[in-house]
Amino acid sequence: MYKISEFSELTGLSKETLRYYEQEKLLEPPYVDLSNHYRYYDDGSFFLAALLQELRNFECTIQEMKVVMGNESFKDLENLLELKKKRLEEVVQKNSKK
Amino acid sequence: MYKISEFSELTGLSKETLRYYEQEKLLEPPYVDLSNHYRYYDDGSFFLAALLQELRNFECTIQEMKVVMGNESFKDLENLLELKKKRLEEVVQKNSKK
DNA sequence: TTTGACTCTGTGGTGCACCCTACCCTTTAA
DNA sequence: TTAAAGGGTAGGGTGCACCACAGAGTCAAA
Repeated sequence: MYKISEFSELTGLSKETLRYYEQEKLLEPPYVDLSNHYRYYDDGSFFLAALLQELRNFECTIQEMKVVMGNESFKDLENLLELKKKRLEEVVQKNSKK
Repeated sequence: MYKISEFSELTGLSKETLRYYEQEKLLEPPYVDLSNHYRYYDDGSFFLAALLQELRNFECTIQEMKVVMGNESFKDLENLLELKKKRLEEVVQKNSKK
């Protein structure tokens, strides 16, 4: 289990971003100490954080990512990526013609 | 010469956006009536507006576009587009590998 | 036990690229 | 001539994706 600072360094996401993602229910720490409210992240969180960063690189919005994170099986993940990819390729294509 | 509303319909850029672009010195109306401050656009403006929309589609920022619009010869245009294209292609590539 | 590093929760601020509103003046068609 | 439509400015608001800071509590090593 990692405390927020360690997890922040591990993932490259700032502490503020991590708290923001929790608030947005995008990435919730699997354990929160009830006495002091400290957030604790684990390796599963790390996997999810990496995925989120991928998606952000892919110009996905928080809302879109929420959909993906919302279902355990990541059913929507492939769809979303496919969609984004097409959208980007369109833009590239469109410019290549000139 | 087109007044702002007509030019807005012509280009698809809202009046607010047109005023904003003027303020940002991105797209300045070639003629402004000094008595009433009405903005007047012409066909040259239309060409520039179309270019700006292309660039926006290409995820260019206002700042980047200002550089392009800043030099008459559009020397930087090709560079910028090339850069943006590469950037987008990278993203597409990166995802295709998965 | 102390001290310094860390955490928490508000709350407010930032930058981008606009949009909206109020209020006033000007143009234009009837 | 008059009334609607359309122009102007100034200033505030929006949504996104964070960042920063204050003030208070907590942890951990010496």
